[in-house]
Amino acid sequence: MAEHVEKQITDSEWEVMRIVWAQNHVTSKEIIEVLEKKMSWKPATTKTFIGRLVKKGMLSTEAEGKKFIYSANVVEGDVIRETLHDLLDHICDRDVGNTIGTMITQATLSVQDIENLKKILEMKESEAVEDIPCTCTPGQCRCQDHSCGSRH
Amino acid sequence: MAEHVEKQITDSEWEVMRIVWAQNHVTSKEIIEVLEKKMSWKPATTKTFIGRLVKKGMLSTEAEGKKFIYSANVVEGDVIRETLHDLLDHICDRDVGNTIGTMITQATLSVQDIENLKKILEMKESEAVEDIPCTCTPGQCRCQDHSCGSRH
DNA sequence: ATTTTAAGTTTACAATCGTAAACATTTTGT
DNA sequence: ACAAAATGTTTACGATTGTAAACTTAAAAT
Repeated sequence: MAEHVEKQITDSEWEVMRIVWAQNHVTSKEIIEVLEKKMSWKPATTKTFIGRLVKKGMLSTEAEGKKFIYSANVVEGDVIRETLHDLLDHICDRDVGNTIGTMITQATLSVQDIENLKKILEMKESEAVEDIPCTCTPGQCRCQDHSCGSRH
Repeated sequence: MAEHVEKQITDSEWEVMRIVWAQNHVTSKEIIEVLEKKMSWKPATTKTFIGRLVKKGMLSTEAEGKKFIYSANVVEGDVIRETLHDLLDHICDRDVGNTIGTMITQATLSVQDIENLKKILEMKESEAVEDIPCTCTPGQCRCQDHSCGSRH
């Protein structure tokens, strides 16, 4: 579980994957229909993306009966995790907390969500560090030069 | 503040921007040096990215004295927000909470961070919804078909 | 003043991406 | 059995990205 997803997927490919993730087993027909409506893509365009995803190994095809059926080789959560990881690669470790804060501020959350997140934070408390070391390359972060404390 | 950043930046461009953000006023020389070390980029490569960023309007140049000095036209936070927004565009509104949970779980957080986040969550409580509506395009999310409750 | 050197601009080129038509092969309707 | 429709594969083409050399000025060193 939580396999490492090597391949990135593009925005357009993500549109296709969402359909496969939502349905588990889909025909190209279904994919084409949804995206024709949502994205105004010509059937040919969607076919291209499906083909590329198969080539990338993100989708498998099986000739179930006579038609081709597509299913996902990666789970949505892994792609999301990978994408988040890529973003965090671009910011200082010390700023991750703030970034999560931004995210929470902007999100619409349910009472349940908030409760869950609080619980997760509480669990996090046990492994909380006093001071997160900045591992940025010198020159790419202002943590290094002058003492910036934990305040950027 | 918090202007809308139209232009996306690529991974490589981000490397350049980090340096400008960290320093505010930099010469190409400094940028080139940092990235030669970190990315093993030839000076020419870095020059290309600087040029593209100027063209995109992300960097401004001013001939301070005699040399060119680069400074950023966008703040880091806006680019981060925009990137996060793009990611959230790809997932169901009802899953945002879970995604934030994933992020918290994987992050290294300081005691301070956790305290801050808790505070933000508390503030969020006032505007917390009982049930977040799924606004996904039909076929791209499993919320629609069968009643999935809030559990995906 | 003349040669180096540094800095910015142009050009290059393969890979990927968005967008789609054309083609080939099945499958299905009549 | 044959025409029509659907489905998958090839080809196309401009834009963006990663990577970098070449060229052109301007500045610095001798």
